[in-house]
Amino acid sequence: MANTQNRGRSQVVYEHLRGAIVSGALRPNEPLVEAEISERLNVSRTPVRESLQRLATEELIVPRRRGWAVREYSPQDAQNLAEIRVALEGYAAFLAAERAESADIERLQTIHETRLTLNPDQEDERVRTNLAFHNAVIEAANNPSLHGAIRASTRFYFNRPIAHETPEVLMRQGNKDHAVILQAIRSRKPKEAEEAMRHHLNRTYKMMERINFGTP
Amino acid sequence: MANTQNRGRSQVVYEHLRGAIVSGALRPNEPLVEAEISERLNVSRTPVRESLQRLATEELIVPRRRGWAVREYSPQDAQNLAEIRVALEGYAAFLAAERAESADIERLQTIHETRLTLNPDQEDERVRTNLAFHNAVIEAANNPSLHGAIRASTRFYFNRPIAHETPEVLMRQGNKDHAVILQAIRSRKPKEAEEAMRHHLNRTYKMMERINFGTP
DNA sequence: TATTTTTTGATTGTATACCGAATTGCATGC
DNA sequence: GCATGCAATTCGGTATACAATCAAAAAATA
Repeated sequence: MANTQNRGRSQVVYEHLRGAIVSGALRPNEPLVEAEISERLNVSRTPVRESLQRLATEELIVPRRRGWAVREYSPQDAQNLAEIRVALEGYAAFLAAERAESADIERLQTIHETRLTLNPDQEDERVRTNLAFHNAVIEAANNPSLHGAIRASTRFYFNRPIAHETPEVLMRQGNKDHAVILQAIRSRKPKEAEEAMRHHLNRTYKMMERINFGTP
Repeated sequence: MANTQNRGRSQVVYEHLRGAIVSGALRPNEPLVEAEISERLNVSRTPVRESLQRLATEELIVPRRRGWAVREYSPQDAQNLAEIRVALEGYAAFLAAERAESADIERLQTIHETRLTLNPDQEDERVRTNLAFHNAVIEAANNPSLHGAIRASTRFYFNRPIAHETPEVLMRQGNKDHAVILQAIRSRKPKEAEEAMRHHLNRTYKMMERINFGTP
């Protein structure tokens, strides 16, 4: 993780707040009052302010006339961030096809095969292995900064699939996409790998609802 | 700009330090001592610490056993960041070809034509209009988050061209590249625009030295 | 003289005090 | 009943004070 390089209470406060925001526990536009937070977490205002600076740099919170508030993501904002992710993770697939070592490809293969054995109702496992597949692609690109950049564009977690798509459809489509990506990486075709990853992300994006939205 | 959302002295200190680091005035591995900075800039340690938090979030400084130091970029780091920029700015060109409004295209045209009239020895003007062209492409992509993401991947300024490339060569090549990009955007060919931008950035990257390097 | 221990100074991390700006509530007048 | 102005209060920005920690110098011992 990129931002685990702080010390002391400042770090604890930062992680607490980030988790609360990204998970949606702190609702958008919720004002963040320093005194409240410091009292609730039993620290002084100093480490609270320091973590607010970090969150502001990540644009998870925005300045108000007075103090800070949890940033509200409009559907437009969400799409903008999704486009960044398409750009970065697509290029990761490109690079992976150029550079992946055999160990990387084996790992991708293993993860992919594991996914093929899952039942559609094993929700958690599906999410976990999906994340694992995407991370493995990024790893194979062998560019640590990409990790950080992609993480920075992750400002809320995607949630349940939109109701009218069944888990079966989602799973089948996802596995198909992954297979194409993996095959392109294995056969060293960067442009194809990138194209496949972009299609996959765009499709997934359209099928998901997300949390941490403000007033719709 | 993404990080202009702070107030007071904290903001001044942040901008001062960021400029010093990115321009190379503060050398890599230079330790940042809070008391020194606060004295030099005539503020207390509080705003200094807050800006250090921001810089740490941007990974411009890294934690030491005690305090912070300016991050040193290995040639590998530099390449990693350059790849991120290729991914993001390439995709910006892609989106620009899809979405640019006529005003955007006119602006690009104007900037481009201005560049064509420059002499090779008008160094400053060339840098300025080059930046303007790239920014105009990003603007035309109409995705404000892209701006921030690209800025975040800018951790040092590129410097003089490598000695054996003459300004004439640089300028001619650059203008050629820009022309291709502009043409692709104008004729609504996203893939071509992206491809052209990638080529341009990769070529430029190879021809430049950069500052803010540590021990070579 | 080399190596370990002690001490001292420097520097960070945290808490608190203070000030000023902004907001809110209330009172007054129309 | 509504608007306006003033007072009180809340809150953020900054400075400072204090405690904890680390590093380097000095001293002590083998």
